[in-house]
Amino acid sequence: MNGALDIETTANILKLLGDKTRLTMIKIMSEHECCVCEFVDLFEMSQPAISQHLRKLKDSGIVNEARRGQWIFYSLNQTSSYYSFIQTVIKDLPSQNFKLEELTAQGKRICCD
Amino acid sequence: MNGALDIETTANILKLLGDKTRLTMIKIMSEHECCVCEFVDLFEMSQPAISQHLRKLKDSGIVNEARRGQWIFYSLNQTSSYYSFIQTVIKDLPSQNFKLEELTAQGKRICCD
DNA sequence: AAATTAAATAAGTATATGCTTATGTGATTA
DNA sequence: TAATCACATAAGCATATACTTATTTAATTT
Repeated sequence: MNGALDIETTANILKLLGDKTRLTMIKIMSEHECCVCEFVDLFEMSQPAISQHLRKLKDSGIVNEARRGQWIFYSLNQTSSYYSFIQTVIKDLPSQNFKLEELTAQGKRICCD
Repeated sequence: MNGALDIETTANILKLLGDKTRLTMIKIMSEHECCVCEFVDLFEMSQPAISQHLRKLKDSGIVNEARRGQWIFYSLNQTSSYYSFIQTVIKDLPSQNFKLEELTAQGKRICCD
């Protein structure tokens, strides 16, 4: 699944990645799945703003959503035809694990165990 | 010079690449330098529109300009700290050499020899 | 069943973006 | 030195983008 993407498709993906909030979300999701309220806590931004970013990513097929209980978890869609390209783009970005660790420290991490 | 870029810087670069015209220009420049009037012939777009795209790329340091005679040639700036990242992003894009070959066939290619 | 929590959607708004046309600037040629 | 060619810049405009607040939907808890 390493088929080269055409220029227009690639430009559209890059436009989606070319936003600080979405790019950070994608890096986070490449490390852990995450639910909406966690993103709301991580970014100083309203819940609808977060939802709208996630919707763009979902509409493009970049991310998956999965409801678990009252939460909806988002994760990178590893079966997307863009997945390997996205991995290439984000692989050297600084890990965002520290953000989730901060959430855990504040007792704001959501777990469905 | 393979230093990882931070998220904000990367998002800004990706935003620049996330436009079909600029992404195509960058792929072309990764293969050949090119002057403004060639881009104008290649894209069905006004000369100021082309100039404005090139200015954004130049302001970010992604491309170099070099005047030769009455023409100004643009090329990928290989000394930019973003160069290797950009190469990574564009390396699998389809070659745009055919576009310059079409220009050559039409006698519209600029050469300073 | 009512209240609560999580998330999506709708509608409005300010700013950013990408183009256009008109004009200015610098090098070349007649 | 006047005209021309290549390109940049300025100004204006339509659309896109990223947010906001208000409301709706869906699941959970009491």
